[in-house]
Amino acid sequence: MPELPEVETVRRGLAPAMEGVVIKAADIRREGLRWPFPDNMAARLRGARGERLRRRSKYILADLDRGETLLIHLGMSGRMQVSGDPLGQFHHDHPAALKHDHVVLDMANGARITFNDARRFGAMDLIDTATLAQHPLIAVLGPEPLGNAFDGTYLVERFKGKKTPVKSALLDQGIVAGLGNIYVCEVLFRAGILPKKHAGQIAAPAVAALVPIIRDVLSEAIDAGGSSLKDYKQVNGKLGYFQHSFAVYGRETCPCVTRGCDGVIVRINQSGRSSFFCPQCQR
DNA sequence: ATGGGGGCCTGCCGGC
DNA sequence: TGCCGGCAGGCCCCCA
Repeated sequence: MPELPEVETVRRGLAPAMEGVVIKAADIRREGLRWPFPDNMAARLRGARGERLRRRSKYILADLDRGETLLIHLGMSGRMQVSGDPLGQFHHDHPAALKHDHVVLDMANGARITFNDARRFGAMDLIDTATLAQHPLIAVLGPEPLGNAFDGTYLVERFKGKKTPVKSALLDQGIVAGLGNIYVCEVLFRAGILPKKHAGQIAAPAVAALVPIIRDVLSEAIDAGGSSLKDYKQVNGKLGYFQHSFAVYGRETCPCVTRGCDGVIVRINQSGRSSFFCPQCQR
């Protein structure tokens, strides 16, 4: 579910509740999610102060002052909510606990941070901050799509000779980190490339042209607070609204938005995921 | 080697 | 109204 723009929106919303704030109490309500939680997670969080809140790909990384980093992944249905009164000036009841509230952090500034995840594909872990880059989950990641290391030369090199469909190549977190099903569909529409086209068959200039398109789509989605379909909300409960800007995702049978195009959006299945595209605009 | 499919979970929606 | 199949934004693992 949450792709880079959603995770970045959550990170931004979470920052005021965590950065420079001590975790007063951690309530861990189950053994784990996708993987078991680390040993003594509640005790290792209690009393720690949040420092910088970072994002790498779809991971939120909360550096703590004890040399550990809290890693958070939202999986498909994970949601972070911030409630309570961060200034501590008023009495402010927290909303009732919901089904699937798995981890609750009570912060010294009165904020309560709740991790809710119906499908439990999400994850939380505590990792040594100094060796974070070598952690197996992080070490395999390709460059950040909004960072300087991601450029046309790099992508052309990575696509060279690849027989895999461009859809799968862009979903490969080792090539570029943070894209998911929605944004790959939108990117390929803007690029005019069919999702089934082999990555290595695309001419170099067209591959290089994917870079600014990827940046634009992700930046626009971040500006819109992400895309809300079912589960995803911002930490304040508000919906993102980039879903109103989708050209193809979820728009099967709808007319193509391109001026003068009489195409209709179709859906196909590619290795278990839906791909949406306009057969007229995308070649 | 890589790509495709299954599995992990729960919830929701549409069709019968 | 109720049950059942299909589908969902991610990612790991196994098999060909």
